[in-house]
Parts: sequence; structure tokens; C-alpha cells
Amino acid sequence: MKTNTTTIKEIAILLGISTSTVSRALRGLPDIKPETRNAVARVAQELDYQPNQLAKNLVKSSTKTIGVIVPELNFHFFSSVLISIEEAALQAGYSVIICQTHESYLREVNQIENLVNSRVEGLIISLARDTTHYGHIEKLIRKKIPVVLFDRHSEELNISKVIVDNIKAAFEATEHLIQRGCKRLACLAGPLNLLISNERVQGFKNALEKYNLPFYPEYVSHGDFSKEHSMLQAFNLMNLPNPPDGILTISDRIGFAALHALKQRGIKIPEDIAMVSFNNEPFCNYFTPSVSSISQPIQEMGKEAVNLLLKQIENESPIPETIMLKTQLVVRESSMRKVEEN
Amino acid sequence: MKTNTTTIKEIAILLGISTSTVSRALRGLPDIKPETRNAVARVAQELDYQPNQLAKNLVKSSTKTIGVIVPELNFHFFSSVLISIEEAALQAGYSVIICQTHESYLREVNQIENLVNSRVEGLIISLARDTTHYGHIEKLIRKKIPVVLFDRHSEELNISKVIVDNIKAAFEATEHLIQRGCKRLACLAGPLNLLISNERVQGFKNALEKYNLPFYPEYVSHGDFSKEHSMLQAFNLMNLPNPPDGILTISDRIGFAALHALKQRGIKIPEDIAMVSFNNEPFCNYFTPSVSSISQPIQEMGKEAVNLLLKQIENESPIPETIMLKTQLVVRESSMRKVEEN
DNA sequence: AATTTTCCCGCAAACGATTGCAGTAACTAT
DNA sequence: ATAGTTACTGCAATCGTTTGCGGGAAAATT
Repeated sequence: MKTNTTTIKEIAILLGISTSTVSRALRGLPDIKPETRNAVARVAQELDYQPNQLAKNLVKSSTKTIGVIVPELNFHFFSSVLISIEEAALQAGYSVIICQTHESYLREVNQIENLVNSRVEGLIISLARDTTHYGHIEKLIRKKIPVVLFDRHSEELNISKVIVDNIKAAFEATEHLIQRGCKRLACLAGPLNLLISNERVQGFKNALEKYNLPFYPEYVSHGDFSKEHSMLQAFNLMNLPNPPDGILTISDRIGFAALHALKQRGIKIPEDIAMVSFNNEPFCNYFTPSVSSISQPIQEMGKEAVNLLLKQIENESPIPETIMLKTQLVVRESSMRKVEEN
Repeated sequence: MKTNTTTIKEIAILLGISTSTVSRALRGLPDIKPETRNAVARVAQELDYQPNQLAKNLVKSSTKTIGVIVPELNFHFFSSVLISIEEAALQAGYSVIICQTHESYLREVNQIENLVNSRVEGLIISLARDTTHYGHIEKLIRKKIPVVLFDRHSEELNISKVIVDNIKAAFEATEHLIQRGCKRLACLAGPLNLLISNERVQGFKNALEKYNLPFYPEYVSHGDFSKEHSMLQAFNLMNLPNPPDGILTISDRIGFAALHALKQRGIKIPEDIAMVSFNNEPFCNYFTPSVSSISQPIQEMGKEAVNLLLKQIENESPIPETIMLKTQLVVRESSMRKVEEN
């Protein structure tokens, strides 16, 4: 389909002037006689001229665009961070291109390549589940393309990132469960190679250790965030000879599904089993019982990621910076057991 | 920050050949001696050459990109359709740029303009809540830029769209409530000027009419999908002298919040009030009671939207086509009242 | 040996803008 | 009247590719 777009040249010919004059007139540069300026404006209006961004970008070799890559658009956490990223970028005069990897390493590599070829000026990335080696990211650094990681990062990468203290957050959540009287604690985790999942498990372990509670490996199970996996994880926990009386789930996606599974088995929450989850999605409030969850600073996360990126883009400061934001445990019914005084 | 990218020219100079030869060699065109081809490949590899997509697009005046505009990335329905849109586009060799309007008309206009200036080859749009006149869309048609609307459309626009029969869907849901013994039916709707909301209300009315049930205007209330609005809508309904015994909500976002509000008031669902909602988000299963909801063909919707768009892009067929997809009522606990035989 | 064919490759224009520099006309100052 | 400004505008190169056309050398055909 041939879309007829008018160019600067057509305007120039129509008015019998040069393209440079038209260009300058349209952009409000000085040194243009008012009459010419008006004439140009008029004709541009009539022909509904729209500048070709591609040409513009090519000559200025600047796109004022940043690329954002997330595992899944569908996850409430990511779509929310995206909103704040876009907001912050827009304010700084940048637009964003959003891509998703569907947790696939190959797709991540592809998407990054595409964005780089399209000359985005920087990238904000949350790594895919399947990403276990980081050559593609290191290549970006070598090429001096600004990159910021958020949430799903890697310790191997010495690079700017904005994250939360997952270990501490999980520790606090577990501690809370212990203080509510839980003795046999379980943890429903994500994929085995996912750093943030492992960090949260670590925090879980730390809390057990501090309170001298035993750690049983079979009380920690891994899944892929899907409803099916998560419910299975919960069922398996129930089928153990000595089921847990407190569960930490490292994501609301897992938590909600697990809650569903437990309720299906007629287990009373929080009396039989208390629960704390991660992310504090709005739905936590809606469930019966409402779900205690660790709130992530979504707004800030997006804003800081953009800030870090812009700093790299504009100040050519390649010194990697890590911003660690605070989480907050929001206690609701699912963990509010009555605890006998002693 | 100056990112040093290698160009075709540098390769050419390094090898003492012309840029055209390099270009052809890299793209595997014929008429290139194997040795030159290899040499080019080698040097390109060494210098980590990445073609400049901007330049490419400019000369080919084709970007193989489509733009998608949705009101809010955060809505499960939209992010899900986006996934299937991206999938379908990718398969056809197109990439997608995703934008959100946050329900604002001005932003919609802006985003469209940007995308057009960036020379996307077509647009898939779900209109913003605040969009009440359609000059910006009509302009696209005048300029022969392929456009497809989905979900949030407008009757004023004679243009390709993929939608569902909202009237029929709401009718069936309401009929179901009536068949489960509801006599006083209410409807929690969205913004007043939102077509799909009004269509659903219309279907609601149609069912009342068919079954000779009275329609009270105060039983239909409008909100903006927010938790606060939706809960308020529900509370207002409860405060009526003669509260309803059946509620249709035109979106799960409203439905979940309403359910929460009703439960807060100690109302038994479905015994006191039965409920059916719209969209069949995965969470419907998780609630207590689980929520009956009308399932939208999300996958298909995305796929068909892309198909319609590609048809316009590639076949220059500007004949508007409307694809109406089937919904399905998924009955769960929230509407399963015991109904006495008679 | 002359002609044709095949194989490679380069020149230069094009895509649609921006921009440094130069040039002309009008206006001001001497 | 001449020199010096000032106000505008155009030329041409540039960004990094692609592509039609033409041409020379080698190989094949007569």
C-alpha cells in the first residue's frame, strides 16, 4: 500500500525555494523572513506535512528513544514498572519501545539486537528466566551502549542496576511468619537459575537460621510461576508427612495459585497455614483471606532505572551504579494468626 | 555518549572495495566472488558490524513495523491481546511498537502522530476512554495508513475492526442470571461514553425486556474501572431501598472490586446476590466464590487484528472489514444459585 | 582470433531530512 | 558614493544504506 507522504522537497518546489529554507522555517530557526515562514507553514498545513522521523534520526544520529525489555508483559509487576518507565522517559523527552522475551534467552538476544540496530540510545532490561550467560549484555557494554538492569539482574554483570534487597525482604517476611507462631516453614520458589528467586530463598533460610528453626530441603520447591506448577508445588507440600504451617511464596503469581490449592484442600488460612507472598499486587486485597505480601517500590523502580540510564546517555559516565530500593511488608489476613502470649 | 558503530563504508575502505559490493556481499546477493564475500564476512565479524536499521528503512521506505495503541498496559485483557498481536506480527516478519494512552485523548493523538512519523506501516488501536471524536483516526484513513480497531471501537468509524458481540454476550449473561432465579438485576458499567460499556448495558436491558423484568435506571451505574469507583458503585447499589439480587459487571476489574465490597458487607454470593462479570481473567478461578465471567477470545482477537492489518498493508485493499468473534459464558460459583424447580 | 557470454564489481543517484558555509540584496554608517 | 552590516536564502555535503546501470576482465563459444 503506497502511502503518499509529503516531503520537505515538495513544499520547497511548490514555493520555489530551497529545502534548507523550508527545513529551517518549519523548525522555527532564525534567519527566515516572516513571509516565507508563514508561506511554508501554510503549505505544510495544507499538504499535512509530517516530518520523516527516520530521516531525522539518521542525520542527527540520535533517536531519543530507549528500549525496554521485560520477560512478560502479562505480569502485573512488569506492566506496572513499564508504566512508570514510560512516564519518566516521556518527561525527559524520550520515547520507549517495549519488547518482551517470553522468558526465552534467544528472544532476548534477538530483541536486543533489533533495538540496537534501530539505534535506541539505551536499554532497560529485566532478564529472561532462561538467560544464564551474559555475552549479549557484555557486548553492549563493550559497545558502550548504556544499559540498566532492573529486578531480574545477575551478579556476574558489573553494570548499573536498580533492585531491591530480596534477601532482606524475604528475611523479614519469614521472620514475621515465625513471630506469628509458625514452626515448620516452607518456601515456594521460582525457577532454579533465577537470581531473585534464589535470593529470596536465601533470605528465607537466613531467618530460619536466626531463629534456630530446622531447614528441610523438601520444604523448598521450584516452579515456573505458572498456575499449574504453583498449585502442584502447594499440593506436594501438603502431601508431605509433616506439612508446613507457614509458607513464603516468592511471587504473588505463585502465592495466589497456592492459596487456591490450599483452599481446595480445605486448609484454613492462616490458622492451619499462614502465608506471605511477594509483590503486593492489588489483588492481594481482594482475596479471602486477604494476602500478606511484600510491596515493591514499582514507581520508584521505573523512575530510577530511567534516571540511571539517562545519566549514562547524557553524561557519558560509565561507572556502574547499583540502586537498592526498600521493600515493605504489608501484613494482611493470610498471615495474621492469633499468637498465644507466653 | 558516543557509541562507535562500524559502517559499511569502513569495511569497504578496509578491503579496498566499494560500499555497494559490501552491501551485496553481506546480504548474500549473487554476483559476488566467494573470496570477496568471505573477506567481507570476516571483516564484518571482526568489527562487529551491525546494519543501521534507520538507514535501511529510509532507503527502502519500509519499516516492517506496526504500532499498537492500548489504553493501559496494566489491564490484563490488553496485555494479553498484545502478546498474541506480537506473536502474529512476528510470524509475518513484522515487529511491533507498543504505546499506551492512559485513557487520554491527547495522548492518543500524540502517540499516533509519533508512530506515523516513525513510519510504522499500520496501526492497531483500542480507543482511549476519553476519545469522543475521531478526526485523528479519519486522518489516518485519508492518508491511507492501514488501521484496525479492536475491542474499544466506535460506530462512527467505517474501518476494519475486530470485536465481540457485546450486546449478545451481556444478554446471555443476564439471561443466565435470570434463569438462576434473579428478579432484581443491576449492572455496574464503565464510563458513560465508552461504546463497549454501553453495548453491554444494552444487552443487559434486552434480556430484562425479553423476560418482562422491570428496568430501573438507578440499578445501572457508571464508573471508571478503578477499585475505588467500582466499590462505591457496589455500595451504592446496596444502599438502595430494595437492593438487587443479581449483578452484571461489564469488566472483571469492576467485578472483583464489587465482589470485595459485597463480601465486606457480609453479603452471601451467590445466595443473596448472584454475579456475572466480563473478561474471564485467570483470577476468576481464584476468588471465593469463583467468579462467573464472559470469556473473550483474546488469542484470536490479536491474530485477527494482525491479519486484517496485513491484508491492508500488503493487498492495498481498503475495504473495511468487521470481524465479530464469539464470546463464551463461563459459569462458576458466583452465579450458581440453587434454583427451586417449578 | 574474434565474438559472445558470464562473472564481478564500481559509480552515482536515491531515501528525506539537517547544517556549515557562502552569497546576494538591502540597509546603515561614514 | 563606498564600505560595512544585517537579513535572508541557497548550495552542497552528510547520515548509512540500497540499487540500476554500465563496464572491464576472464571464460566460453564460434
